[in-house]
Amino acid sequence: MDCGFNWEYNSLINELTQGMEHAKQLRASCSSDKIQEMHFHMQMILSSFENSLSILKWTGSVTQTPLLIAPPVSTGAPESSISVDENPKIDDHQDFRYVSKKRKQMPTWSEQVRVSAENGFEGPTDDGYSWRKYGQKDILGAKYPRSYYRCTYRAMQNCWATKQVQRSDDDPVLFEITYKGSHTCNQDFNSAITKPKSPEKREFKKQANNPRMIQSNQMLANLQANLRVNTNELDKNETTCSFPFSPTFSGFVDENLHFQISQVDDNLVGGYSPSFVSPTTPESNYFSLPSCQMNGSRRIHNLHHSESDLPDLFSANTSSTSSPIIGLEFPLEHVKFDPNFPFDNSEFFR
DNA sequence: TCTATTTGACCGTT
DNA sequence: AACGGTCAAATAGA
Repeated sequence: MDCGFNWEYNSLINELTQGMEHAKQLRASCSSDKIQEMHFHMQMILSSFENSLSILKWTGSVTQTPLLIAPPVSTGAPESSISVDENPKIDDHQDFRYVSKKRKQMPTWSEQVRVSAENGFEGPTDDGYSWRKYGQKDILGAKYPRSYYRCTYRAMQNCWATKQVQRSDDDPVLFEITYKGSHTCNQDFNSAITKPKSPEKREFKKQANNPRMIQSNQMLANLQANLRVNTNELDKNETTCSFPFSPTFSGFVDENLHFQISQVDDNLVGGYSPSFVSPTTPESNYFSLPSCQMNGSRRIHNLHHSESDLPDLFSANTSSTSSPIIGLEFPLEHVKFDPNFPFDNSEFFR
């Protein structure tokens, strides 16, 4: 499992590294008239500091163990499957691997995904990861059954990420996806073994270096500078939420905008961050999503706008390695974090 | 033949 | 006991 002090430590390092990178770029921008670019880098620096401080606060609040002392590496397996002594000795508690019989909470967060008509309303099938369905259950009071998925590479890479997909009763094109556990697998590694990079992805690389795309990024930066996320509700929950990152996303959301996830790129920028929308590379329109962390690496999605009022801005559209265009519309204002995320690690890390 | 999905049974939690 | 989550054998599809 990537959860643990190693994970926090890596996240912190990556946040600070990103902040430093943006500071450097800001310094470079100061010598020019790139006001928008300067503003963008300032935003990113502030975000990195906020996230870093949140990590430190959170880590310090849940444990008295010094941050830089890493625990024994956990397997990531859900510990509820492990039975232990009914009355563990004190030493067992001091061991990070101690497991109580109570079911442990995995880091959990959920998204609501609206499926576009062009998908035939078949449901959200691809979020950039490879999932295997292992169950379906009729849920009391729910009109539609709940589907259970786990990472395809559970056995191969001991990745214990799972997700549940529940269709909304009221809105059949709306799916609530609950993710449990973060991916510890390297799916790019697997896809590199099993299948060659798709032509669409290669094409995307070319487009990313296209001056037209660079210009689009300027528009993106401008857009970001003028949009904000309403975090009022998140702030209210802060007393009970041990979420390690600042709820003030570094990204932007316009409640009227819907984006489509269409791409997961091979380029992984170091550092997980749930910062919702975070352009990470100047030469392409990449974003990170909170549901897509990968073992210390940032999972990058390319989003493109589903409407036509922002032409060209998100047009670098390709397929993922496993499917053509995913075609899921994410009403971003509906994305939420479970207040239990990332969970009480004083329990989980035992 | 291999891989993914389906589905009834089983198990843990409440 | 009811419910939700997972397992694993059977089945389907490539």
